[in-house]
Amino acid sequence: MPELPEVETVRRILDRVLTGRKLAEVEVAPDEIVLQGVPSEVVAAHLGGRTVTGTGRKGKYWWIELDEKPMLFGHLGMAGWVREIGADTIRLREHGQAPLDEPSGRPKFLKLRLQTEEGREVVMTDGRRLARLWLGASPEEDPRVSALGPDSWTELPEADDLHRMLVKRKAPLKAILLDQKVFAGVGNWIADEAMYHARLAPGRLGTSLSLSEVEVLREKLWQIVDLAVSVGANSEQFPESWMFHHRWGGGKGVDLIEGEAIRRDTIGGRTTAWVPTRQK
DNA sequence: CTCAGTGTTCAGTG
DNA sequence: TCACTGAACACTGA
Repeated sequence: MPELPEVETVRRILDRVLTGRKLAEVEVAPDEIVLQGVPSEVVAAHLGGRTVTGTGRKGKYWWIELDEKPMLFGHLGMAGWVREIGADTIRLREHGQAPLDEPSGRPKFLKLRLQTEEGREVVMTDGRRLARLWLGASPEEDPRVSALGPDSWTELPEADDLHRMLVKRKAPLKAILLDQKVFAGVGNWIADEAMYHARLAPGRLGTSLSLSEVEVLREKLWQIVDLAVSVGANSEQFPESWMFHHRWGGGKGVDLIEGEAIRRDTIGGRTTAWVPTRQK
């Protein structure tokens, strides 16, 4: 699920539970794909007993700083998630009940489990193995994080700078919005949402965009991300007017938004939901 | 059984 | 070298 708002929500969970705390118990799944060949024991041994000194995020990447280098970096891929296992969950588990996905009460697809001295616990899961976990020195020195463009929530460039960047690109707007070197953190649904509210067709080439169009796009994009962050990426609280609620359609003739037909095309290699009568 | 999927990377092309 | 496209990755769930 993770795009920028979901990853920011994850970072806040990690920060709330872990920052200032010592990691008393650490479990790292022996998943050579998620860990990119690094032995899980190596990661677990480094994390165990460390104190978390802070958390960070850029685009869809997050990290946990420790009292001793290196720090832990993560990316949730398409299906990864992080959540706190609350005291209620632990109590249920102790009583032999299963509050989580599996009969054992243990989360399915668990990749990482961190428990503080106080007994608070967070888990990361990923059923598709497109998530990544790795140790690195710092965001600045990390090749993946340092390759990102400005974060689309905290560092979104001013409209004139953005316009200068976009008009150099001959690709469809959809593809540019998904380019993490330009809009770090934007993913498939946010890109479509922003274009829908900015009334721009996803196939518009970057070279064709006027300054005023970019101003509107920038404003809509930021508002969408900011609201999604503020509701904790809880999609049930996204406004009714958002494409989000319609983009995957009911399949039962429900592919209308405010009376207009939603079209689905593959643009920039991804399924793109848009409304030709409203987006030009 | 087939196919799409809220992401990234890499090979191939122009 | 740059910009861009499409497939691969690995697996679930509809």
